[in-house]
Amino acid sequence: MVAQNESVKCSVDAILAAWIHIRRGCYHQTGMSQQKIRVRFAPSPTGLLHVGNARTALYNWLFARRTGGDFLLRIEDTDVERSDARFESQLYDDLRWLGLDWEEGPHSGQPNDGPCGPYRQSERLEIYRAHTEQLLHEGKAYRCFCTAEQLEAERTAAIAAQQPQVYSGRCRALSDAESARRATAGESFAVRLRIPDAPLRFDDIVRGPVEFAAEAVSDPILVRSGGMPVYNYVVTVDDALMGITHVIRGDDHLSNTPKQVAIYHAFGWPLPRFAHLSTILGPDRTRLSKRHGATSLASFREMGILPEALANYLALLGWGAEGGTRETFTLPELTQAFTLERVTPSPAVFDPQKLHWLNRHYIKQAAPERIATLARPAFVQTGWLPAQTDNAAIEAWFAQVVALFAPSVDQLDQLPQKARFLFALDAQTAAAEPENAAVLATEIAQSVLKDFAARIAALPAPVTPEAFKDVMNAVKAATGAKGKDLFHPVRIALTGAHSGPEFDKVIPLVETGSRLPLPTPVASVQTRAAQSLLQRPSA
RNA sequence: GGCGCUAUCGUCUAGGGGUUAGGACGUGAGAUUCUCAAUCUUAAAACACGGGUUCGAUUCCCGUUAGCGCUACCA
Repeated sequence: MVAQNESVKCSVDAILAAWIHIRRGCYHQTGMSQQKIRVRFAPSPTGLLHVGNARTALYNWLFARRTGGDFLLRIEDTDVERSDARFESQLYDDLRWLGLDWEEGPHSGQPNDGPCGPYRQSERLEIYRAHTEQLLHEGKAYRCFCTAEQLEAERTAAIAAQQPQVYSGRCRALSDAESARRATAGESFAVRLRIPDAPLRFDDIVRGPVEFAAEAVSDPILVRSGGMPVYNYVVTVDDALMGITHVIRGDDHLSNTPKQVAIYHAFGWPLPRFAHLSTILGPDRTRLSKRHGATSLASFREMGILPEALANYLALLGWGAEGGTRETFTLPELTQAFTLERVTPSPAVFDPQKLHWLNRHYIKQAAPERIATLARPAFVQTGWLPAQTDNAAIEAWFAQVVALFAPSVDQLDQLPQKARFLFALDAQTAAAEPENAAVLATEIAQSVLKDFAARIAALPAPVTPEAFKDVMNAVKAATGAKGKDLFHPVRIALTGAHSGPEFDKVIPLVETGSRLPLPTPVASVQTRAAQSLLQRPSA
């Protein structure tokens, strides 16, 4: 209220001063001659970055990189209640993790974070106020003294009459003198934009020409009676002042766009190009949300989804490469292939299975040491690996463990479960498992195990794959067992399951692991074989 | 209710006035393996519906239906 009254008394000088401030900071962008493409990602720090917004950020970034333009970050924190600095810094981490960087914005590394700063809306309030003064001064906007009750009544009447909800325009007709008198008298007011009676049009890059009737927009509120500017207003002012040439955002903003177009018109600013991206849906075809499970970048990272897999998947979700037969793209490849014209307008269902397929693809492509580093913390947490990484032998061994299991995993967080038998094989529990029990109950299985254990025990300490193979052949000859009858009991004895990776790979890992100073000792092949004899179902 | 957006296999998509409507994920079958995974081969699987325009429409236009969004002094 107080601030508002002060601003009303604000002189033209003050407006000019604000303009000079703005122009000094951003002259080269607001000039008409500039050609350089500038896009922005403008999230609210009210929660974790989710895949929908991440895709929007990615498409903006891709477009900027493809065209040699600038990618800017702007924090929309005018909702003080819901905004949290914690989410803001998390946001930077998430974007960097995905592989995105930005020329301007908080933490851009530039002095002042860039020439068009500040990049937090909460720090730009003075700029908005100067622009509101200009609009009021030029008669492009007017004070609205209507109360919430009056507006509510109009709205319910409109709904009852099955008419569009439009503002009656009561305060539109107020004379300047009357308006000024009531404002000076201390009556509270909002500021509304005066919309000309003409259709509002724009050409959307993904949807084509779009037109809204002026009455559908009504005279939108620019500034609340508390003096706080509304979202559609500040977004437009910021986009214009920051020289944004292409507004790429979610299509939930499509219906907001005519309001913003009207604001551009009021200021006489050139319209940017708009590109409205389709919604990402859950399997039930409703907007993807927490209800559908993990949707934040942070959760995907924790699950062990590789950033390049997520970026690739998100790129494919709502965009089709020319030709339509290629599925895997690295970020650099995407910046070559991406065009806004090929963005699809229809909503897309998020498919975790395809994400997993891409993740497996990139896990196999990745350097084994990188995967080991990513997977390591989970193994420390289970107590299977030491927290320190100073033992080179352990690290080399662990890299082999990861290399063996990683190709068969959708997400890296499934690795500990896959490798569990190395560290924690409980012979009793394994034998009790129904499928295993059925195998072990047979006579042939018992004789195989008995013979196997005896032969393994007689071997010199580190059992080599070759020695193991010899033992298996000997057991085969002695017991007459072959194929599954031979391998399944042995596999259960050694790994606790009748399926798993090849013995050639498992044996060396077990033997090497058993000689390493690990927090949880790895049982050797011989120990495992000996224990298997204790599993006999009926003694 | 009003306004707007959208509509090709289950899913993501390519295509486009005349095509055997292509690819990928997933699914089924086979090969391989002691087994699982991986891999390879292979199969099934789509133009929402109704009207136009046209020699011809899945493609262009209109409508219907369905889904979604906006309809706030939220962002």
